[in-house]
Amino acid sequence: MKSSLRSIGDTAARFGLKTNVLRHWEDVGLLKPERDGAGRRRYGDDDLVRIAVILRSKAAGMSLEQIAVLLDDDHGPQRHRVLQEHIAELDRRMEEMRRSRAMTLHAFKCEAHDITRCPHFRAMVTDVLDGSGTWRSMEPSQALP
Amino acid sequence: MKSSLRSIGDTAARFGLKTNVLRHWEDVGLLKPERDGAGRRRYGDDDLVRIAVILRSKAAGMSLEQIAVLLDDDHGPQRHRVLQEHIAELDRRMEEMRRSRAMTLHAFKCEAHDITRCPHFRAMVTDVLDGSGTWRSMEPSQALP
DNA sequence: GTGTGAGTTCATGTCGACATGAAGTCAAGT
DNA sequence: ACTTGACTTCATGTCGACATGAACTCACAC
Repeated sequence: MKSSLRSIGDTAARFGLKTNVLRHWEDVGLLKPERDGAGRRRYGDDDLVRIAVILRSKAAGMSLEQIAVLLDDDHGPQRHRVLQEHIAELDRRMEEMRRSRAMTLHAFKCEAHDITRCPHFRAMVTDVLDGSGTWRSMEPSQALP
Repeated sequence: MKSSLRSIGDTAARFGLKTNVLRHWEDVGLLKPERDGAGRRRYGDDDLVRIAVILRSKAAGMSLEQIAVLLDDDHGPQRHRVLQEHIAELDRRMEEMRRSRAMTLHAFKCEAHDITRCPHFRAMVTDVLDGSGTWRSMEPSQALP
């Protein structure tokens, strides 16, 4: 098993990232690449896998902190609970996205002057409106880099 | 159709939000509630619908800027394209989440010492690793408030 | 042996989405 | 009249996830 080691530049380029991103992820504890004699980072195969996991998880909207839990090799009892909670959150998010998609699709096809006045459209958000309690769904934000 | 007007406090409470959030959304152009004689914000039914849309869209991981496009009542020709692009992005995201869920589920059940060394797990991210080009999928971030 | 280019650390800036606080206005209750 | 509480604007702080820049080291081509 040849665990060929790559430089930070090569590794970053491979994923279309900038080198400072990899350093940042290391700062927050997501990566721990080896170092050569001169103190330079050398990325092995498992580092590549970890980077792939980070990218995939980020694409799913997870924070670096959450991803850290996923990558943490601590198999304590609370880890199971955290991962379970994690999957549940992904499911909640996907459900929200399905609803959001339906909403957007209608806004796309509807010819009403102001969408917010279309009865079909209003019907799609009534649960948010009338669920007289508090609308809870903590979520991320931010845009395209 | 009685368009009962509510105060910012009532409106915020109804959605479990703080008042400054509604003011912020107004600052960035997502809301335009009426004002009473004394300059206080009065939220009507369409404002409530808009808030519901914002919450639902945020839960789907969209930025306020993106949501602004959705709520914009300009029916110009480019709007159609923007909405279409939007739906496509939601689909991409959902696909990523599906993969991410599968990944997490395996991490949940796998007993390997270090997950990144499990062959099944590695197989799940090979497309990210070997898709020799650049891994593109600009996405959001951030955590629970 | 001297650039050149990639690497290093450390400090500070940016951006989105609010949070927090100061200072003042306003209507309603006692 | 006076306090109380919800409202107003405007300024500044926070947090996550980087971006940017300064000052330096290192291996290698020429």
